[in-house]
Amino acid sequence: MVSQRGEGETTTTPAEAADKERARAIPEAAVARLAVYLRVLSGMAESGVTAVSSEELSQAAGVNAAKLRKDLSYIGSYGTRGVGYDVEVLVSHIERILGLTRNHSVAVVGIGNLGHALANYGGFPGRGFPVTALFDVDADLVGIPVGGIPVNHIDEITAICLEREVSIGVIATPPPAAQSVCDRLVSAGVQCILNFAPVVLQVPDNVEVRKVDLAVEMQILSFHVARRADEAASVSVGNNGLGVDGMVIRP
Amino acid sequence: MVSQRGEGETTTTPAEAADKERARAIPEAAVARLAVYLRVLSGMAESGVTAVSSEELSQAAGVNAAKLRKDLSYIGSYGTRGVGYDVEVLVSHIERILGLTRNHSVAVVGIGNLGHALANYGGFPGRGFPVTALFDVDADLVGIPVGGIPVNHIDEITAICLEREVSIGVIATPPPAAQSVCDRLVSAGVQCILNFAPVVLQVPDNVEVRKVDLAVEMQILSFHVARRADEAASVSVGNNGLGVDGMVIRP
DNA sequence: TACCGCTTGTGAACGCATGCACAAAGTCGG
DNA sequence: CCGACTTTGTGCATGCGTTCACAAGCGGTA
Repeated sequence: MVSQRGEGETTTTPAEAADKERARAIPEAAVARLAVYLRVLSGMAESGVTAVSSEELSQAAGVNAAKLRKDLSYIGSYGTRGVGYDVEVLVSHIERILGLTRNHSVAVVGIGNLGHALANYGGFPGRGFPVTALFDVDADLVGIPVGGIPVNHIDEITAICLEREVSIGVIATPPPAAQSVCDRLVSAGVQCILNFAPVVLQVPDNVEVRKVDLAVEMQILSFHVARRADEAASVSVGNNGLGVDGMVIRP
Repeated sequence: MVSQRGEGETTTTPAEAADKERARAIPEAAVARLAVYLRVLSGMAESGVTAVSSEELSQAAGVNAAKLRKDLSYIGSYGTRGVGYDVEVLVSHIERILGLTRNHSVAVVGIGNLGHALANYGGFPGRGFPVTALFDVDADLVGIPVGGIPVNHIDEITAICLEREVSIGVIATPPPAAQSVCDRLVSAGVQCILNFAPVVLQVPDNVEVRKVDLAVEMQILSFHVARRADEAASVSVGNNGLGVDGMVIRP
């Protein structure tokens, strides 16, 4: 593996510099899995487990062992052949790669049912994501503390986000408000947005959006239900097609 | 395109039979996007739009036009060259492919903050997902209606799910309870599960699980924040590396 | 009717991700 | 000290998904 840039690596430790070089090359899919490994590993650490093999860890994380090793190889070689991985070491390296050594302050916009749930989502498991601001349009909510943090009016987004250095904005508003809220967050310098509103947000290139869409998840499941019912139907009814349409098949 | 099975296609309409054949071949990723297209199209239909081109629709859905056309081609050729797509036609075909013509009754387990939010998530946009049962371990909650549906005790899962023909189970419990709840749902014949608990669920092959993991989403965002900060650092500080570690760069 | 311009549908090329299989590298027992 | 055993790290092949580019097809127009 050849490092293509020789600059900017003198005052940081070699390990950190190497991490940063690698971070660029980690596939999107692998990043998501690393987060899962991290959680599993944290659980193991709490249970007093100090070492783990790729086989054990992969099973606990629900993935293929080879894939796990490849994922870990993206962040460096921190295992010991013939033995496995040191849990603590792995945890700290994954945390560093995922940027969890910084503190990412989070703002939640839209304090409805979901917003409440998010605000109370106790410090986000695996810590590092303090919710530091809540916003809503409803003047009646302003000032009321939710999960220990007082709600601010939505017009204060820019000022407060800048002041509290919010790096992640969570949108939990009704769909019609989402784009406007998003625009305000962006103009407040927020570069990462987690969107729960069922809307496709338009953002500048330098802003990262991830969306969690309950309706879409349900519909994907629905698709699989349908596909299964169809398969069951073609198998169980042979060549007459009875019961194929609109009827739930329970074998 | 050659149909490989000649059986079971006589009593359903040709269009439906063709749909079912195709359903097997639709890539997972495309299914997720079809759900998005469906929402956008539904919105257009309500606004009185009757026709749409791949270019317009793709922009509204936030994807590449070519990808959109390919996705639509998986469900058949329902566009008109030189004109575009009929909104109504597209809506009904996507609904059929996604299995939204059946009614999927949903059970939510774990009526905490998130469970409340889900139970109140009014009929799930794009309808077709009636929440018909709520469960919790807490005896104090039993009988209290949430979102119009009374909460049942968790021990009743099997009986009630079978009775109400629940096809999708939503797990919104604390992590330690998730696997046990999952097992109960499975034994009640539920084949599709949407899991909000940060736990890797073990299920038999015939059960489909999708997970929504807030911590993972946040950590993926965190990764991107970190990567960006690093890039900004290497660009802005040249070859001395100052400000690279732990410091947030705001250009 | 014949032509023109527009948009779809798709074959083909590319790139990313997954899984396999094995060499490299370490530990442990004798 | 050596050999056997275990487990990592990774080159390579395979498959899936995305993107490009263009022929095919349709409506409108003269």
